[in-house]
Amino acid sequence: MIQDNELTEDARRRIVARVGDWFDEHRRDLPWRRSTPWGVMVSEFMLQQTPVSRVLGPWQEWMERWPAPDDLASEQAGAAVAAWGRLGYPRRAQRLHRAATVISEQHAGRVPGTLEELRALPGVGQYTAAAILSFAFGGRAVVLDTNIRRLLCRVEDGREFPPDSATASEWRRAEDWLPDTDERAAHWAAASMELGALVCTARSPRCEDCPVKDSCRWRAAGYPRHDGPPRRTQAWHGTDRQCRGVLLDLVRQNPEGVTVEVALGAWAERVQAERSLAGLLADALVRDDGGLLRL
DNA sequence: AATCCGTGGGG
DNA sequence: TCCCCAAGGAT
Repeated sequence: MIQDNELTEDARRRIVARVGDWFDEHRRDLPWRRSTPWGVMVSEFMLQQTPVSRVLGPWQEWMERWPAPDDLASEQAGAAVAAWGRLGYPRRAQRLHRAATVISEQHAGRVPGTLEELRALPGVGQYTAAAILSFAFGGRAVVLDTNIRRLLCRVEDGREFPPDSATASEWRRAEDWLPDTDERAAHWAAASMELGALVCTARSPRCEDCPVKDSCRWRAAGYPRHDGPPRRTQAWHGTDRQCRGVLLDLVRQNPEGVTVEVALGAWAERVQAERSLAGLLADALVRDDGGLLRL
């Protein structure tokens, strides 16, 4: 049980302090860290399952075009999906547009600053709500993303990888790591995530550069490889997701509209193409404008 | 709880 | 080449 192997409070405090010092020296100068709550929110949506390097460009464009929630809310959802480009998971653009609409109509155009209000926005889950509260408002919240999960798993549990999805036990444990004050909690959230992203990485971790290598149980145990059940990997080739991606990209690249027949011709398996297009239409990621498909 | 939802780069 | 995985969320 994790509970029996918990680090002492003192040990945790020491590690938190070292990670914080490391962060002060090595933090990346990411643009959304010098931005508004809205800028932070846009970045969090874009960063859901998408690497920082690919988000930088689109984020800049979004912030210039839609510097505040009201600006995005005044557009059609299709404009957001179009501007999403090839970031992937285009429904995130749709949810961000809906969230902007809610903010505009119910929060006077300002990103709300409580966990409950944030969590109620479309596309904002437990992680994103905590991240916005912490990064944008400097609040104290349990921020648990893939980087922090991996870091805590290694340092405290001595294992290479956490479970496929965050467990209640992980959330409880992460709370034990959270410093008491708003300021220190927010600093820890950003610092631990950064360490996970830059040093305690999934593959080829840079353990020699780690500020807490002497306290790491995974290192002490000799870096045992993941032993549990095989980690869940998603199929891709020939899936509906791949097909939807092809169809949506075709529509995205043809603002003048695409006929259904042309769209279906872009995918070899007719039945699958029909099913995928129906899904895109049902999701309102694509609309049928008098026989022409558009965003 | 398990599955679905895009895309591209690094090892 | 192929496989893994990247600041998750919704159903």
